[in-house]
Amino acid sequence: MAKKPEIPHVVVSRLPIYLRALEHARQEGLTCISSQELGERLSISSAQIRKDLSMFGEYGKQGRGYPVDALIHALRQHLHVDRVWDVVLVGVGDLGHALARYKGFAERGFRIAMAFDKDPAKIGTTAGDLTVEDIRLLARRVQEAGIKIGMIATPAAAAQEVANLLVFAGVRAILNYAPIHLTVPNDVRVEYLDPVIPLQRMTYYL
Amino acid sequence: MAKKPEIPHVVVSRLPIYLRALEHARQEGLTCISSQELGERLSISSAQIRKDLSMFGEYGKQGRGYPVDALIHALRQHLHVDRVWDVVLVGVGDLGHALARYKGFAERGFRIAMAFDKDPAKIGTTAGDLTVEDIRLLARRVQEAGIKIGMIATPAAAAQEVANLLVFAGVRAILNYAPIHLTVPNDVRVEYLDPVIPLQRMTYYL
DNA sequence: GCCGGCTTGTGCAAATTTGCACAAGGAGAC
DNA sequence: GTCTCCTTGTGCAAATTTGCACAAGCCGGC
Ligand SMILES: NC(=O)c1ccc[n+]([C@@H]2O[C@H](COP(=O)([O-])OP(=O)(O)OC[C@H]3O[C@@H](n4cnc5c(N)ncnc54)[C@H](O)[C@@H]3O)[C@@H](O)[C@H]2O)c1
Ligand SMILES: NC(=O)c1ccc[n+]([C@@H]2O[C@H](COP(=O)([O-])OP(=O)(O)OC[C@H]3O[C@@H](n4cnc5c(N)ncnc54)[C@H](O)[C@@H]3O)[C@@H](O)[C@H]2O)c1
Repeated sequence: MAKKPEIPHVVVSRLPIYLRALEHARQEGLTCISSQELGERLSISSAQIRKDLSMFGEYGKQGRGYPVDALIHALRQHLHVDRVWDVVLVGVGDLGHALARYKGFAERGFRIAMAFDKDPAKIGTTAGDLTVEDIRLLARRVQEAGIKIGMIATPAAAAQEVANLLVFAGVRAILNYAPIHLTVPNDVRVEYLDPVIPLQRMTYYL
Repeated sequence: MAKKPEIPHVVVSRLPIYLRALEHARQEGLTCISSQELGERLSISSAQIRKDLSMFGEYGKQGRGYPVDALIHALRQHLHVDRVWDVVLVGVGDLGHALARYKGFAERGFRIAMAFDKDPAKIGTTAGDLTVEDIRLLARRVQEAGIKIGMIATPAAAAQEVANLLVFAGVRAILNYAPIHLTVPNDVRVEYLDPVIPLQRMTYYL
């Protein structure tokens, strides 16, 4: 039931990275991988990986390592990506277009099911294999479809308003590309993808 | 001289977020802001903010808070974004195009100065106000221009190869959009922007 | 069947990170 | 000038996170 107290968020935040690396390893034909091998590929200590994985069960075989297929399957289950999540995209400008056409979501558990924009010139046009819809229809459409995940690719000035709308429509997780912090209820999660933030983190060391 | 031992990376990693929030506050006309006010805007404790900022000097005025302009200026200096950094973009597909046209870099210290691709059909075309160049010219051009920051927007299969090339050309910081971990020398920094990672972090809680 | 070589899972200690709580001090009212 | 209000900067304690080191155990070889 209560998951957060059991598994610290730092651990959860590393799981998708393990999963991605394991899927690469599988593509290379590996059937079994040790925590050391995985650690070297990810620049993470092997102890860290073992401890993280052990919080979910004992998947490893002593002497061999972790069976790749089984571990991928288990991680997908724990991350709840052993299914496909519908996602609603808001803002179909340059970035929104690229996202709508991006093939990388489908393989990894996500499908952009709807796209909305405010601009009448955009509404009705196509992006990827979607037709851009009027933002005013968002609440009803998202509610009816039961969509729980939203992606914001509007200008920063509109992002909070869009976030409010998404929350109202029942969205519980938001991926925000706009360079602004969002204020949302406690039971809604937000992740940020402003490319300038990591750039500035790196220039500190240059 | 030695900065890493002095300022922990967790602290550095929050500075760009403070900076972004302060710039928003300035746009709203604020000239002074308390750690509490800033903390509420960012969902960070005020003590955290005070402690972080105090590592760089005493910018606050007791009873008032922090002068917005001066703090912005100071943070920019510490992050080394009190200047404009040239960036090299590799891979001008859907995402690369959006990045090349993105106006949000210039205001915050970055300028995409060159763009390269491998595809002959792309070379010579324009993206934003850049002309796409042949990847084979990258090493020389980047070296001559002294560019230290690279952005990778190629498919994952090409990313490591591109990273090697960038490092060879003198790049010391890489922003990687491809969904794959890169192996680079110790003195080169990499940050990752795979949108599926934060999505999977959120579905854990859904 | 037994041995040697690896690798897991984990108790414990070290290191890092966060948060509390308060003395010190600036600003404005009067 | 003095009093009150508010906020900073920080010592210290709590909580979290990482890493070490090793007993336990699986596997393949002989
Ligand atoms: N372009 C990039 O490469 C890039 C990279 C990182 C982050 N971003 C951020 O992503 C966001 C979008 O960037 P972009 O370059 O695509 O901008 P854009 O101007 O090309 O597109 C923004 C879109 O949002 C729509 N929009 C505006 N207000 C809206 C509202 N209230 N409801 C619904 N739709 C609305 C606009 O009609 C437009 O189609 C910005 O916040 C930007 O800072 C962009
Ligand atoms: N499109 C998106 O919204 C999006 C979002 C997040 C991440 N990504 C990631 O960003 C990367 C690019 O995505 P995209 O949708 O733009 O793909 P794309 O296929 O449209 O573009 C990739 C570009 O890279 C070029 N390229 C290939 N190999 C190269 C090499 N060795 N050197 C130089 N250029 C090379 C190709 O010619 C092409 O122009 C992918 O790794 C993708 O997973 C894309």
